[in-house]
Amino acid sequence: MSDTAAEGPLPSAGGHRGETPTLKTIARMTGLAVATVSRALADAPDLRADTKALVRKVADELGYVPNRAGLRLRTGRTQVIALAMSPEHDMMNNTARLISSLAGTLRETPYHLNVSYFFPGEDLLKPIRHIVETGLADAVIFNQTLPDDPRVAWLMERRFPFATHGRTRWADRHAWADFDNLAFGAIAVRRLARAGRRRIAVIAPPLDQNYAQDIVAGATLAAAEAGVEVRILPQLTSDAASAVVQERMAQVLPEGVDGVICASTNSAMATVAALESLGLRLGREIDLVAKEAIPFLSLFRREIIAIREDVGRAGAVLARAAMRAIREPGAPPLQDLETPQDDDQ
Amino acid sequence: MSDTAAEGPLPSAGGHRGETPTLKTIARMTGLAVATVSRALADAPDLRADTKALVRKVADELGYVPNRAGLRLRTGRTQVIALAMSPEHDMMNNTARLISSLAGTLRETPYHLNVSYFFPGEDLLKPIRHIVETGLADAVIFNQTLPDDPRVAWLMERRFPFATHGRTRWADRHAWADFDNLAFGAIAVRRLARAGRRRIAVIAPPLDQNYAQDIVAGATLAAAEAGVEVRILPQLTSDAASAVVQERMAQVLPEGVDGVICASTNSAMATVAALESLGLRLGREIDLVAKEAIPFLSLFRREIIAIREDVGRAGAVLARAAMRAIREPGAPPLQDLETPQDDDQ
DNA sequence: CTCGTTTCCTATAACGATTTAGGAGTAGAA
DNA sequence: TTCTACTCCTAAATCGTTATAGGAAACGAG
Repeated sequence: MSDTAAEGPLPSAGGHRGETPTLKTIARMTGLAVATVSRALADAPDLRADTKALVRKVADELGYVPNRAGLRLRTGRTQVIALAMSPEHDMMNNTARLISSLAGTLRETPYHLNVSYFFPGEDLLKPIRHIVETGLADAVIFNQTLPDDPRVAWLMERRFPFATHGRTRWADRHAWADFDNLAFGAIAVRRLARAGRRRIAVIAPPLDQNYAQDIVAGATLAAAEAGVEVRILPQLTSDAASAVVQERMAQVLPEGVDGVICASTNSAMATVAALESLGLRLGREIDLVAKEAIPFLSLFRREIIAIREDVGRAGAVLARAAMRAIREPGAPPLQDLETPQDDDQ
Repeated sequence: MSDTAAEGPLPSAGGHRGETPTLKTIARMTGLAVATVSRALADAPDLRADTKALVRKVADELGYVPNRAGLRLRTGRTQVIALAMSPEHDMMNNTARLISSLAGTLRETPYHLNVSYFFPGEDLLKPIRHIVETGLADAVIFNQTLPDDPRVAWLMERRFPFATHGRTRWADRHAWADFDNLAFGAIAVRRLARAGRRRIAVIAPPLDQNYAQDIVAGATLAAAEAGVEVRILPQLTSDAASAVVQERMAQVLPEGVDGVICASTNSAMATVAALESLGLRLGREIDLVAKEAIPFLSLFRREIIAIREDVGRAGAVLARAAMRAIREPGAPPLQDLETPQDDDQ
């Protein structure tokens, strides 16, 4: 009775006035049964309109919010969307942007955002399987898709709602948001060609990644058209230390490389460091095109040709795509391709 | 019966073999009552040791994991730790690092990480209050503390578990992880003084932030000792556009400023851009000390004097601090101060 | 043999929600 | 009047868990 206790169910405690309202509270206040209240809020067709109106009014006044545990226990729906990210690659800003726009989009919905990470070297499927099998979320979002992504295959087979940041070879059949890396690769090459560069090196992310393949494909195509040469330098680890980049660049420079394409702020910075310590000047002996999520690189070297990727847009799309996959499993999946503009000026 | 249905409770469905095991499953298999199984797993003192061993064995074999909804409904514990972040300031890398180390630390525990954001201009208390009042989490973690932080006061009064990234004036009474910005300010000034700089400008974050005040205090103290001068340039918005910084710098340079201190990668980059467009060279006419979470700045301008802050460490501490606040409300709060080293070489 | 004690387990009731089956009224038809 | 049909609501069961109160069996003491 005093303030010692605190055993048993804590959350609503019920009894004292002013506690968190539940269906039971509304039932008491309206004189209806709990079941009726529940059905009224669900807008059941066999209730009188004025009954439903009354219930809704009281619910609003009390600020009733359905208890998540009760709902989840009964229906199996968690109202959670899980984000399973890799901490690798471009920790810089993409990650934070993506998370914040996901959270921002979900904020006026009943969904919560749960963040977990899968770690390098670990089975890609493991965290996803865990989420699905223990019913931890209603949908999953993940990034760093592979062309033949096992997660996508597994989730499609099970018809579990999901959305990916990046496409796969089943892109027509699932929800995704992606940046048009093919276009990026092509634009990058064309910009360099227009600047008079003829031998272009692409510092590519690991080539098993879908987007890396797109960049390479786009660059290769455009190079053929523009009549310039392209060399692919796959980036073995994702942490592109500048020493590694420097070594690679030292190898290819004697071959006459005069343009470089980078896929991220990170690798662009490492590359600039490498180039400068090899005595090259941007805009003079060599040019650099890079993709970045935050207008950053041009702050540093205004000579860098930067192409923007709006990760915030991807986050907003992914959040809506996940909700749609949950609520309308049959509907065509939401998809969004962000295409960069070749707005040379 | 066929695959049409899917009404009613989804998660365990129970019936077909191989479904998610619950206490009931274990009870059936051992011939014990559900309550006994529950108590056995909780290691109740009035059960025979071999009974408990049996239950645990069967539970392990089945891979039993307590159902979160059931647990939450009954006990009120959510097994969720909520992170309420500001998307402002140093979106760069701090945020992503913090989230990933929180998630990484929580990963082998029963706790899940829920991410929500509070937005600029919004009442700081609002999201926190929402989390607490609707029982969305067992603990809250947030950043960007103010010296007199209303969230901290509110949570302490209610004895709700929390941990902060950054201290407050009640720092001795709650859990926190922080970087020693006082030491950073002092070290920064000493490094500049040792380099022969006499008039130092501090590009400070908004001065209502606790850490901004610490940096200023540390710089001021050390300046007095070293016999150099310090000027504070408070950064009005957090997005320190380089144009703004440039304007400020243009004002103070004629006064003989020859050293600059920046609190983040962001502002350091803006500052460098500003300085260079004003015709100054780092390491020549002027020196710059900056704090950063990722070894980044020295990649770009090796002349920048960079001091590292390990946000990953803060994340790990905050996760453990939150769990401790939940599990041992009486125990002294976990606190961690990361002190930068003045390792000039 | 009977009565307390101790040991070890179980039945029941909740937590808050939804779903199913059914029940009390009222109205209309024969 | 009596039966049927419809409208609108409710009782009960259930999801998985834990706390409380109590009960069966075994044992020792008188």
